[in-house]
Amino acid sequence: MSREVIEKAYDPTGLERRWYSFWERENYFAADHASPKPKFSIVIPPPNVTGSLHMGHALQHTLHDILVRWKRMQGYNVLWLPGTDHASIAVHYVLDKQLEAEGKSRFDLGREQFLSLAWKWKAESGGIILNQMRRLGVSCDWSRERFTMDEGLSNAVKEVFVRLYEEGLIYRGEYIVNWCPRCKTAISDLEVAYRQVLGKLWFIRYPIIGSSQHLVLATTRPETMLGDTAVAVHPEDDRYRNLIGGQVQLPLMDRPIPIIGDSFVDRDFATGIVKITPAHDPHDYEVALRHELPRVTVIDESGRMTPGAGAFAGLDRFECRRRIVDQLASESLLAKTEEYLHNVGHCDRCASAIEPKVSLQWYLKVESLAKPAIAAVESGTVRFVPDSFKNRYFEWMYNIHDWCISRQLWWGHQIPAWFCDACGDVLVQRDKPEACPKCKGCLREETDILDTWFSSALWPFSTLGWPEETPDLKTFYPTDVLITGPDIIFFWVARMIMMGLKYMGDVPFHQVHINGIVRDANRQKMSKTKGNIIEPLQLVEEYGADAVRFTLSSMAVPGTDIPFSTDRMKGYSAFANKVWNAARFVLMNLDGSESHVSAEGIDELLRQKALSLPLEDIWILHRLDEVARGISDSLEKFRFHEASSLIYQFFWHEFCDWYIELIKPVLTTKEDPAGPRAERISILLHAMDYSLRLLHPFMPFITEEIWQKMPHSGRSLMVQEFPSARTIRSNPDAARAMQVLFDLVLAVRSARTEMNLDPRAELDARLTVAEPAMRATVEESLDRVRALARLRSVAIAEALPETSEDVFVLCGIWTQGEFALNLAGAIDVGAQRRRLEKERDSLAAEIEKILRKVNNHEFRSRAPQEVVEENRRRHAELLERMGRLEGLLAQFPGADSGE
RNA sequence: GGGCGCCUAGCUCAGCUGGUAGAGCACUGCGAUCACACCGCAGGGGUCAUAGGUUCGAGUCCUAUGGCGCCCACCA
Repeated sequence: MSREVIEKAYDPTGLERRWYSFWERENYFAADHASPKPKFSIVIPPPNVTGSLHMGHALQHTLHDILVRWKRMQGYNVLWLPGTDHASIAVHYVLDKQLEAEGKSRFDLGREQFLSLAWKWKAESGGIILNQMRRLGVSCDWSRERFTMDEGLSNAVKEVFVRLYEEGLIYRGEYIVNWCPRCKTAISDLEVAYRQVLGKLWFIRYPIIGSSQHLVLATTRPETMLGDTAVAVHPEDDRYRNLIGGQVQLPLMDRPIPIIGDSFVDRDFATGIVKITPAHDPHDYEVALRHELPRVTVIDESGRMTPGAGAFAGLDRFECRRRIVDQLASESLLAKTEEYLHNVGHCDRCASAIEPKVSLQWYLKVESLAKPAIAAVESGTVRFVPDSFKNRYFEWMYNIHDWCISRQLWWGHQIPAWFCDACGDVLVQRDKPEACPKCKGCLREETDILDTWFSSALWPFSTLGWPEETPDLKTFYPTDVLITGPDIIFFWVARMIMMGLKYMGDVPFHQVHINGIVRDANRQKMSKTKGNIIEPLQLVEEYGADAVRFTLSSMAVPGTDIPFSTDRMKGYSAFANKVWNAARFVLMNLDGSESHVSAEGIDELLRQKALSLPLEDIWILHRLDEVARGISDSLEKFRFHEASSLIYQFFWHEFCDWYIELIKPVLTTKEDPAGPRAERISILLHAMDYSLRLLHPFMPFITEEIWQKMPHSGRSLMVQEFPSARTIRSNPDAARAMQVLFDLVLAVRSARTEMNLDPRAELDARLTVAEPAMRATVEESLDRVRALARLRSVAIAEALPETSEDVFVLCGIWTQGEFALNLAGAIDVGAQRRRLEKERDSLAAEIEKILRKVNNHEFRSRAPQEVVEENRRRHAELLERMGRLEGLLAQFPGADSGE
């Protein structure tokens, strides 16, 4: 059969979807719990069902897929478990917006209707992101896809909740929490984002009862004064200590409140007097507990003033603030106003200002869970990559607070608790109870749901079937590695470690690779408001998934942010084209008689014919071996940028620039199909095959497409073996010899260009080889040198002719000797002299540097022997080179002496 | 206030355990030679933020300073 000639430029359109469905159809993504192979498992950081693929996802999924494809090709039983997170607040936010557009709120619908709307939305839009992931080429096991609100996962959540409650680790209580007045739910400390805001500091006069004096105190939130139940001063503050025990009249409310002493007050801040609003400030809440002060709630769950706010009842909190300031001013109770830069907490999801609020919530006691989780990281059972991220982890874990796990939302896991209003009993159990076991009274079901991160914490084992002891759970837990962003170390990573240790008795993963944040080319965070968002799918459409993947991988230095550059991506899209054209060239020159030879077959060839195989063949096999090892070493350490660079440099600058150039004459010769040509072609095809395997985890689509067009054995590249070290191919001598030849070619090319020779000039070259051992190698390779340096002829001479007596002109030196070209008088003597002098100067500088080292007896006595030897060797080499260079220069009239 | 990280070629960045400063892009010159102009060949460009220190030897380790960034805490 004759090979098809492929398109001149690589076009990923169409072919990516085709290969993706092929892989899926062939079931290559599926893991097998019964496989005898060693397992490698990863659970996906489940994207929100509300999500749409952004650069951060693209990065993470690319890195996952590189690892997963690499391990699969290495013969592991690989599970990459995909799924989505129900993201309760995010879904609420989306649906709230929709309802708002219709002039409604979720409360108009009621819980039941809202939930059916949510499920409907999930069915329609929840899978978008997973399909977007497919476009990137991710090889997840879709048959094991999970959703955090699946029946199985919901059972796991309920089970964990009940067990924790029964153990006394979950409790319910009334505390001050972060309340979002827009989402109308409590949120955890982690969900509060502090932002710097230029606000005001209002200084207000509180009249002292029984005196004509005032106390002046400062506040950023005057509306909360309506709920003040005390003012506080530092007990040792000489200005005010004698007032402690007295009272002030609370302005606007005409209520007397006590003056108390508490050492939390900072005497140096403002006037040193603090108003105490226990119901609306976390610090004041604590103070009130210490001093048994009453709490007066003046702001409700929507952020409006309550009846407790008297005349201000019903106003929005910010409107109330304005009114109060006006009124204070009109009553001469406003002493002054200052601009004040401070941090204000905002809801992570909807950006509303957080309102601290006292309410009844469920909490998880985390201290006993945190201890073993800290130990797991301290002992190295869980390793962070890069290591420095464990500091963040420790910092948070050592100061961990109880976790407020209840939310006043509807979409999520309902807390399995029932209350008896008759006797006040609280039941927490797996199944719904009929009636109160104590008084037979009616039961009221808890309406709160759990924080989304509660179910996420169970993800590594709930997705595998826990609490059932499923084969999947036994086979794939613990997983091998977690790849995620730095922003969810606390939200997710820490909590998974705690829950994994608690319920599986083992960590959920052994390594946590923290990737950077993808920024725009100017290092700015991408955001809708800045309008600098780069859509990964748009890039995929434009440049192909392979180019996008390779770009992300090549920039993924562990722990550092990625300034995504379109220029750079264009470069990698050019790389894809390069790979394509290398294949194109090979295919064009096959006649269809060639067949695939296995790696073992090539090894056998090497064993039998080692001495007669051409140097470049031995060299390319040696390099393939080294590069394969390098890529695996780098991937083992999550050094994706290094692995990418290895395959890129190898393929472009060794395979294409040297190897293909070297075998061009063989390839384009159609003779001798059964002889040495056949052997050489099989080595070429093998090198191509192995290069494609090495590249496949990074660029799965183009490599599959090419591989399928080349002679091959097997159904798909993605299930071929990833190249591993084959010691028989290791041949450092061949590599060194090749390097010497390259150097010669480079020296000749350089001389041609720098002396402004006509590129079409047909030149003959003569050269000397200093090292006798090298002479045979060079001799045998003269044809290669001739072709690569574009010479008409080249020959070795014992000594080069004097410039004056021949048309040959000494042109330069290379590692092994000198060379001359027949320039037939066309030489620019000045130009040649200048370039030789330039080379001499830089050589002299180098010699000088190394000489200082070698002459230093401290260096000789203290540096390791091999370093000293290496420097001596190098010094001798440079001196020899200098000798040759000066010899050349001496023949040029007008050359300076040069020292 | 506490902690972490960064500062290397015009730009964006590599340089892991100290031992001859690298890549991509950009730039300059040459080249339509039959895989690729999304290309080839050759070339220019760096006191590795600054100042000290350790070391035979520092981009790499230590200290300080300056600039930039991130995380945590969140004093009204």
